[in-house]
Amino acid sequence: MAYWLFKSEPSCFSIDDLMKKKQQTSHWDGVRNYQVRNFLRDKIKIGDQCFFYHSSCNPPGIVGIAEVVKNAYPDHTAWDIHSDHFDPKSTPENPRWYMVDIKFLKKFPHIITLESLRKHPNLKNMVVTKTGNRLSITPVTPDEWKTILSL
DNA sequence: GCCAACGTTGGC
DNA sequence: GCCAACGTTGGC
Repeated sequence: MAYWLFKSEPSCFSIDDLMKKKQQTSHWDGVRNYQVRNFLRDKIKIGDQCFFYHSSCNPPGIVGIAEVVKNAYPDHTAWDIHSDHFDPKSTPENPRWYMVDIKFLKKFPHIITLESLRKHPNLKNMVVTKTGNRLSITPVTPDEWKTILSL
């Protein structure tokens, strides 16, 4: 089992939105970055756990945990001309983008802020704490996972 | 709203 | 295949 961090702007899709979904499960659509697409398609599997991270808000940070409940399948929003994420180069015959389904597991009583992640010596190398990191999904090591749960 | 970082595009 | 221009992300 692997660990991940999933970023979302709460004004767009927050952990509360995930909680309110039917079965507290949602697909994770709209990824249009090849590195993240490869994570989704090749690495992220049923049973993996994910920190749910709120970005572009005040303060940014980790707000809870979700679990992968469905392996990668084509992101159909890419071939929906009305979608914000429409990509004419992706087709049902030859899908370019993928998504997984995640299910809500828990919401933390308090947000674990980006600032507090940066302060912790064990998290110095964590991808999300590095400036300029723009991947919406990043891998989390077991050590980082354990450290963050202890905060 | 600003701007640094960085991915993508396209001309050559 | 290089690289400048451009667009987007995301912290502040």
